[in-house]
Amino acid sequence: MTFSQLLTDRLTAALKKILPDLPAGVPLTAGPAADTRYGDYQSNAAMLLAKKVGKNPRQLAQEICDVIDVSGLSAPAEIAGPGFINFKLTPEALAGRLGSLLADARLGVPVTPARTLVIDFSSPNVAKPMHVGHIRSTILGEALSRIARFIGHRVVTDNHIGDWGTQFGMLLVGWKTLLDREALAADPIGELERIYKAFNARVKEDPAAGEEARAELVKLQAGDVENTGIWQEMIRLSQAQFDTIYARLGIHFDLTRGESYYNPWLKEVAAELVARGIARESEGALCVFSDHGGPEKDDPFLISNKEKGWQDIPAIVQKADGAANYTTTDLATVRSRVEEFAPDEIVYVTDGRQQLHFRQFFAIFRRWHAGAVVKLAHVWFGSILGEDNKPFKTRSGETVKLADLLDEAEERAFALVSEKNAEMAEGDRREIARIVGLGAVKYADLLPNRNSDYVFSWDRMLSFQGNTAPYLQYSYVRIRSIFRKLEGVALDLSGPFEVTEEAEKTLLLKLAQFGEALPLVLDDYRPNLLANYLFELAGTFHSFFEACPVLRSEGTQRATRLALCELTSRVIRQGLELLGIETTDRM
RNA sequence: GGUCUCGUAGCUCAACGGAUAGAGCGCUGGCCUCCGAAGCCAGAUGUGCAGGUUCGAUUCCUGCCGGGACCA
Repeated sequence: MTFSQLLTDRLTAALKKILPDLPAGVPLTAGPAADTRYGDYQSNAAMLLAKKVGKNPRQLAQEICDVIDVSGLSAPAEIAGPGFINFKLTPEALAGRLGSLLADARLGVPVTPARTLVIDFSSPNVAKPMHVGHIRSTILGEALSRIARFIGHRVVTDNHIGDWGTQFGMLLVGWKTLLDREALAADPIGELERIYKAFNARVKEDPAAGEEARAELVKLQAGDVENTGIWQEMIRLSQAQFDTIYARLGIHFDLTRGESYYNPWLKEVAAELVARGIARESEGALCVFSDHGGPEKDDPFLISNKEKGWQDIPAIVQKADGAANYTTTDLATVRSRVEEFAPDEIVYVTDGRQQLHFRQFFAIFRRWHAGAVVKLAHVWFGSILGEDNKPFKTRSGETVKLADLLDEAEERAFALVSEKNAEMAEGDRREIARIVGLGAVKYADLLPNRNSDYVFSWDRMLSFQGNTAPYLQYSYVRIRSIFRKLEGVALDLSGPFEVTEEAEKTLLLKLAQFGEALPLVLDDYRPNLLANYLFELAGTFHSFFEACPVLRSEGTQRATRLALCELTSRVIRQGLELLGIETTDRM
């Protein structure tokens, strides 16, 4: 149990004594103090309750302080300011916590009731290179998946790749008429991209070529053996590319089900929507319109026009030519997932431009399966910008390929690592550069609030100063270095411990709060909260480390400090791992 | 035109409705005969504007101004 949970329990007991019938719906808790001048933990319960029970907040706080039992945890509770109740943990409670955290593989993170989550992220397209636009979804989705699993949830990660659609008509003609086999063997994705672009250019000049592409597409859709074979080959080549990138980034998917997986159900889904009166024919297409079930301004199927008032923006579920689209596929997908996994929640990690699509798609699903309890969450994120505040591109204006970006991260990290460790063997420097370079890219991506656009800066993310992956990795290295000096010495981390110095206490409090900080991440799908926690922990550790000699101390003090170091290194390593970032013992 | 979103220090960004709004970069000064100075310590500026709800608002609500995205 975290200190928050322990103190909240004591608080609840005290409140029951004073107020036999507690008002419902008010979160009465104790949590880490926002401002540690007044105490280690605090509660604002008295201020939240005062008006409801007709008492003065400070007076109510005093009554709580008078009856609350904080034995074994805190010094007597005190009131301050407008009615805060402040708790100062006892040295014994803190020292005891140090021991229990060291014995806990979960590092103090409580197990929450398990839920089943399907997390849908990354979703690259077949026959195209993965580029910088895929990085946030991939890294954010992986971090959320790891954190959800660590907290105790069942997680199914699914890569909904773009393996179907009109582009395959052009790719098929390109494959049959423009393909360079040697180039394909050397760089499959580059060659697929080349034939696509070349054919696309031809279509612009010669409309007949477009017809040719449509004909090949129809054959593919009808199950033509040759075209299906080519299509499967393009998927296989693309998957090899994806696998390489994912292996490099440490990304794991339980499933890779492309859009094509859901093809058999698309007609049926559209027909069912019509039969249920949710979709109807409009200009040849099947569309879903507003059901006017709520306020117009919250309705994803309506838009206001100055002259004409509220206008429809229908969602199309079957185009006039009979083809399905993203919305249809998404509906078939969610139904399939609900039937197969019975998830409590499905999480879609995509960029913010798709918000309208997801609002419409979720609304259609609610009307289609009114009784479904599954929670649908669109976890969206902002754009990555260049130094000019415009979408991040190469100098020549091209989209930045993900593989190139990762190469550059490692190269830049290699130069920096070599600068600091001229004597180290090159192989070791390469391995450290890999860990530092990839860590820097991931951390820079996870650190900003996901709703924000952020400016991509090599210099900032690879800086060893400030809130960066290398800074956190360095903190870890520094701790491991202490334990290297103790090699061969039996390490006893069983205690007893004694927390006397202010810097020791501050560090221990921070460590104890890992279990409080981590669950907050999932409340709103914000790994940046974990990143910030780790940065604060590392800073607290460095301050402790400057103030408190470890190896030169003795007895219980030495044991306590070694235990603090060990626990800090475990939390940093675990925290970074949850963000998908590796650590190294030297750098 | 509508919806979403962002607007916080010179710059890049934080801040579950809480107390004196935090970091990093940059700038100034200090700390290696002492566990890795890739570190630590000290120092200055800030919530776009106008209202509202609240004991308390960067946070919630309304309107306006400005940037971006999506839709029309």
